[in-house]
Order: sequence, then C-alpha cells, then structure tokens
Amino acid sequence: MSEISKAYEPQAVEEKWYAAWQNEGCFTADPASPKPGYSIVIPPPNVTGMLTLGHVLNNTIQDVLARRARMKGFEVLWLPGTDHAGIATQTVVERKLRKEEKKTRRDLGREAFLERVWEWKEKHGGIIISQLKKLGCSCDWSRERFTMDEGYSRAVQATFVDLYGKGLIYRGKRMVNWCPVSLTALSDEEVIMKPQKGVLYRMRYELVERPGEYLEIATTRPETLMGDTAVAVHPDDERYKHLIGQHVWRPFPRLQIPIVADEHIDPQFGTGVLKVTPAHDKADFEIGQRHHLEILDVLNPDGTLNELAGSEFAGMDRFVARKAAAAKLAELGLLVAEEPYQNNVGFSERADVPIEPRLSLQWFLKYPSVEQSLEAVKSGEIRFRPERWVSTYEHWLTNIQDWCISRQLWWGHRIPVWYRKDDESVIHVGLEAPADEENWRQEEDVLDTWFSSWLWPFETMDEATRAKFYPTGDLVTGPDIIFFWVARMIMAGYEYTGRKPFSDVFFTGLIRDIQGRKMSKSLGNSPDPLELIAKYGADGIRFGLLRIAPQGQDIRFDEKVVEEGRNFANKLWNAARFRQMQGPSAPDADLSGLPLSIYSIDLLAKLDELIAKVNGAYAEYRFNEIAQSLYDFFWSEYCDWYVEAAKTEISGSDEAARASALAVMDTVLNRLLRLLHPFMPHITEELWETLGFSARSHGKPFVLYSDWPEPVGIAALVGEAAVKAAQE
RNA sequence: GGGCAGUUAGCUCAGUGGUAGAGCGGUUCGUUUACACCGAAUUGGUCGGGGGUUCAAAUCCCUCACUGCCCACCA
Repeated sequence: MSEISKAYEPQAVEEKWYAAWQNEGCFTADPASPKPGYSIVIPPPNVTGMLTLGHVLNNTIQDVLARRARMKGFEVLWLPGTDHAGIATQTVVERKLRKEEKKTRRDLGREAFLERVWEWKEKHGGIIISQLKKLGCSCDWSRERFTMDEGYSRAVQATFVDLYGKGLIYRGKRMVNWCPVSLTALSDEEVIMKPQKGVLYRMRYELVERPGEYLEIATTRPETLMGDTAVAVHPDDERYKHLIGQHVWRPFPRLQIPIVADEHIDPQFGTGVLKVTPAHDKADFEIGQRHHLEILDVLNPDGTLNELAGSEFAGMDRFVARKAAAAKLAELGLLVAEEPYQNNVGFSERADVPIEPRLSLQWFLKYPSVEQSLEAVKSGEIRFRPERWVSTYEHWLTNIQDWCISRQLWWGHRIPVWYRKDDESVIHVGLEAPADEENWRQEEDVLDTWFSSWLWPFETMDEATRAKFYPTGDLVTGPDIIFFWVARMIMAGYEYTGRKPFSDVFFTGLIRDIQGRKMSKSLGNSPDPLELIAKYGADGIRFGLLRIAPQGQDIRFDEKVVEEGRNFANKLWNAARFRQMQGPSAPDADLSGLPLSIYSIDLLAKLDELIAKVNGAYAEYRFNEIAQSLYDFFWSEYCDWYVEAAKTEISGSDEAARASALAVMDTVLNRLLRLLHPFMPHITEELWETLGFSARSHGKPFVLYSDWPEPVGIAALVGEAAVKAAQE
C-alpha cells in the first residue's frame, strides 16, 4: 500500500489508468462472449472536428452507460469512429491549398485533390479521437471506423444501387438549395432561416395594353427581375381582376410578360402583385409550372449574374446587382419607394451565406420504410427521452420532401452511376463500371454525407458482431440532428436489417455560455475542454458537467462546475487517505456480529437508499440526479457526519467499536467507488487499488471489472426497528 | 403563422399535491493530526402576473407576459 499524497493530482493518475485499461484490453468487445450484449455506436464526430463541451457531455454520458453496463455483467461494445464530413473537410483542404499553394481544387484535378484530402486526413484528421481518450472514453478502439473505409464505402454505394433498383432514387431537374460559395446543392435540412434586415422595393411595370398605366409590385430582390417571366395576382382580387390575361412591360431587358392569376398570391401583402421569377424562387417556380411560364436563369452558380441579365449586369455579384438594379429602376422612374424591411432568408449552414434557390439536375431519394419508422417511435418500440421529441420526429416524418442526395463535391462517396458517352440518356447503375468502360463516364457528384452516416449502426459491424450487438442499446445525441441522422438511421435500419437500429435515444441538451448564448468559434465563448481537463482532470469535468445536466434541458456552462467536480474528486481522495491512515482496509468487510453504532446503522441505511435511488435514476436517464445523490451522500452523510462522529471511536480504546467503524467505512467506500466509477473512472480506479479492494474484481484487478453494488441490506441485518431507531 | 421548452435565493439550477432546496456568492468564526480543492455557523425567495380546482398548489387546470429553440414558399 502506497502513501497517498495530500491533494489529488489527476493528470498522472488518469494517464496511467487509461493506458492500463487499454493494455489489458478492457474495452474490447467479444462477440463470442456468453454474457448478454450491450452496445452503443458513437455519433461519429467530423474527422476535422475538435473536442467541444458538447462532445464532452455527449460522450461522458455514453461512457457512463457503457461502464455501468460492464459492471452489470454485460459484454459491452462501444463502437467509435469518425465521419468524412464532405463539405467541412473539403473546405478545410481547399482553404489550405489556396493559402499555401494559391491553387484551387480544379487546378489539381479530381484525383490529385482527393489524394491531398486523404493525406490531410491521415496527418491532421481524427485529432478528436485522441481527445476522447483523454476524457476516459471506454470505446473499443480496435474497431474504429471511418465512413470512407473501403468496406463502408462499398456498402454506401450498394445502398444507392439498391434504392435505385427499388425505384426510390431518381434523377431530376428540380428547385434545390444552392450554396454559391461551396458550389453545391444542399438538402432542406442544411438550410438555416435567419431574419435579415433588408429593403422592400416598390416598383412599377407599365401595362402593355394600357400605355401610361402601371402595376405596382413589391419585391426584396430586384436583381432577379431580369428573370421575371410573369407577374401574378390573386384571381379574386377586385383591383386587378380585369387585368388578368393582359401584359406588362418588364423594364430590362425589355419584354412583354403576362399577368397571371394564382391562388398563392396574398392580396394583403405589399401591393398584392408578385413578380414571378421561376428560376430563382421555389414558389415562383411552382407558379411557373402551373402557368407554363418560361424559366429564365439569370444567375451563375457562384451567385453572379450572367449575360441573360443584360450586359451591364453580367458578372456582377447578386448583392451588388440588387443595388444596381434598384438604381436603374430609379433612373427609369420606375422605382416608387424603398422601405426598410425584415424577412427570413435561408442560409447555407456550412458557408453561412444566403442560399440561392436554383434549378438543377440532381439525384433524389424517396425515403424508405417511412411508415414503419414512424410507428416504431409512436409505439415506443424505440423510446425517445425526453419524450417530447417524439412529436418533433413525427411532424418531420409526416411532412418530408424527397431528399436531395447529390452534392457537387469531390470528397465523398461517388455516385455509382455511369452515362454512356455517345448517349447520355443511357445509364448504368451498379458498383462497377460497365465492361466497355471507355465508352462510359461516371457521375461526377458524390453523395450527401448523411447518406453514409444513416447506415452507421449496422455497417460498422461485421456479421458476428451484428449477431451479438445489433440492434444497439442506447443512442446518445443532440436533438439538433434528429432529422439529419436519427430519423434516417431508423429508416435505414428497418429497410436494411428489418429491425430497429437502437432501442433508446437519449437527447442531451445544448451547452450554452453563461449568458445563454450558443457556443461558437466566432464568439470565442467556447472553452477548450482539453485545457479544462489539464486544469481540473477528466473526472472533474465529467462529474461537474453531468451534475448540472438535467434531462435534455439546455445547460449554461460555467467553469465553476468543473471546479466543483475537481473539488469533489479531491474530497474523495482525502476520505480514502484518511481511511488508509487507520490501517489496512478489508475488501469484503463482514458486518454481522459487529457492534454497530446508531451512526453506522443510519449511514448504512442511507447507503441502501442511495443505491436504490441511483438505480431508479439510471432507469430514467436522470444523470444529474445520480451525480447529485452521490455527491450529497458522500460529502454530507459520509464525510461531514459519519466520519466526524466515528473519529471518537477510531481514536478510542474500545477495539471492537473501532473495528466496527472501520468495517463500516470499508463497506461504504467500496460501494461508493463502484457507484462513482462510471462518472469518475480514473480516480475510482486509483483508489480501488490503493485501498486494496481489487480482490472484489473479476478476472482483472480493476474496479471496471467489479460488480455493480447491491444494497448492504442493513434492515435485514439489524432489523427494521433498529434502523428506525437509528434514524430518529 | 404553427409547435415545444423555460420563468424558484444575488448567480447557475434541483424540486410535479402536504411545513421552500443545493452549489457558488455574501457575512462571521476556525492552523482540533483526511481535505483551505477544507470545516462550523449564518445571510438570503410573497416559487413570472392573474384566475381556478383542492382541506392543502412551486407542483394540477385556464389565461396573460417575457425569453429561447424548432418548423413554415408571404414576395
């Protein structure tokens, strides 16, 4: 038994035990184990990612679940990995290329560029994995997966081929969300609406059939008027009814365009007249379809105007053109007014610029197994916690549009489609190119990243692993990716395994700063978890965060909570140190036959209550309650009350009383260490060893391999009456 | 425009029918040999407003206000 230092210094201890666990293969899951299986798949962080507090919360919860399951006798698989994160990763590498070599990806060409991305990935990618290790995560690292591993990639493409075969995937020219910076289409989920301060321009178009008379129109986007192919009014609008079917002059390029009637127009808004630009607005596009209007695309992919907009606008950025168009209207005497106006504009989630609705040729998916996925969550076959997310899920799933799955990127899973060179309408869909490969051209586009992550729960496993560990148990993730990921995994699970991919989903809250703002890089309000770990220890940050993490409620983060976690670890350390000073402790103290003081009986009764309470809280995923209960019991009941009271007996001359007090301490401490282990794995492991409790472990001498504690059963030992008496 | 959360001590938050809680902060003590990353004591709230149900409401119901988030093709 070694001497314990006065203050707990987590760094060396944490490193030592993490290495020991890994060397002993403690995290390795054995599909052949006779024990029942329990599994979690990690929400794969972006390969470009750095550990955030959100990751800390999320992964600590997963680690708690995994470690407790191990102690409860399950064979545990916590499967880790990373996501290739198409746009994010490609952007990082492109930026580096531009900065260091002043080149674009097109300068390199597809193959050379992809080589660079792989190089980057090998060198800088996956930093987050080593950061998760610092946190103490008990993932089976021998099974680490990447969404672009060879086998995984093949599965992704095979899924495409399969869904195509089922008639669920089609290619079509549709209105999509286009990001003018990333130069790719995005799914609806990747667009974020933001209120923007802008201007509502009131302009007037002259009536063709009634020269000198004008129709007043309100718009926020005058730069698209060159693409107008109609104006629309409500069919019942008395003001304009007589004009339906007539024409107005689009001022530039000057053109006669019809006045059409459409139910979509709100007579109350603006002047009740809408300029219809079918190529640059989703609603306008639909109006265009209904009235067979011409689609006039006046924008380039990068958001500049093209020559169809007129030579004076060609090449001009859309926002510059907005002002220029307004100025030209004013010059022509057609601008009636400019009013400050606030409206919602869709932004690209990644590039943070307004997206452009754009008509383009893309691949779409009609979601599979929708009904079953809906039913599974409604019926509780898959349980959501907190339950309120069920309605969010339902609402989305009952209103989904087809998923635009193609991306105009290079980094990702290339769509397994070939077009015949002499006739592009002839296509081949399959994992391999046709035999006469030279006559075919493969689709340039790659698949949306989420088209690969929706297979994560089962494609990360081989046959034997799936037999043992699939469906997985708990999924721990943020509610922000309920549509992106959770819902799609459920659909893929049913479609491809015929089973649910997981039984329980626990949605964590979002971590905000002390002012309630979202953590973000630009605000600089996101503390670096690694610095916190260095300062307070991984156990400190784990315990501190979980203690204030209520069920799915957002969390305001203050470094104080981590400090408290550290203090708690220190207190634990010193309580063990105090016990050690009184002589060797017994791994399995026998309390029967010992003269138990009323303090002892009271404490043991409270310990039994604690264990019951903790088990109950686990059943409901109330992690903050578990942490708080352990904290209160240990600090108030054990340290402040029991140990102080027992000091009399410990230093007294009554040997039996002394032995009894120490035995009670051992009984409490070894259970407490086990109860705390999922939350604070390192320090409990260290103390388990120093106090000599390893005899209670199974196989390997770790607390990690000990049993989840059973109650002492104090009522049975001394009788209900004695317990009651002690507690009064 | 819909939907969902939240509003409890100076601060951050627990508490879902039965005499208001924790941590931090403040104040006052304490070098008693586990711990100052500590201990003892103490301060502090008409539980967002209004109405209702009940013997009893922070807790259930209604309503209002404010804040946040999600969904939504009003230009």
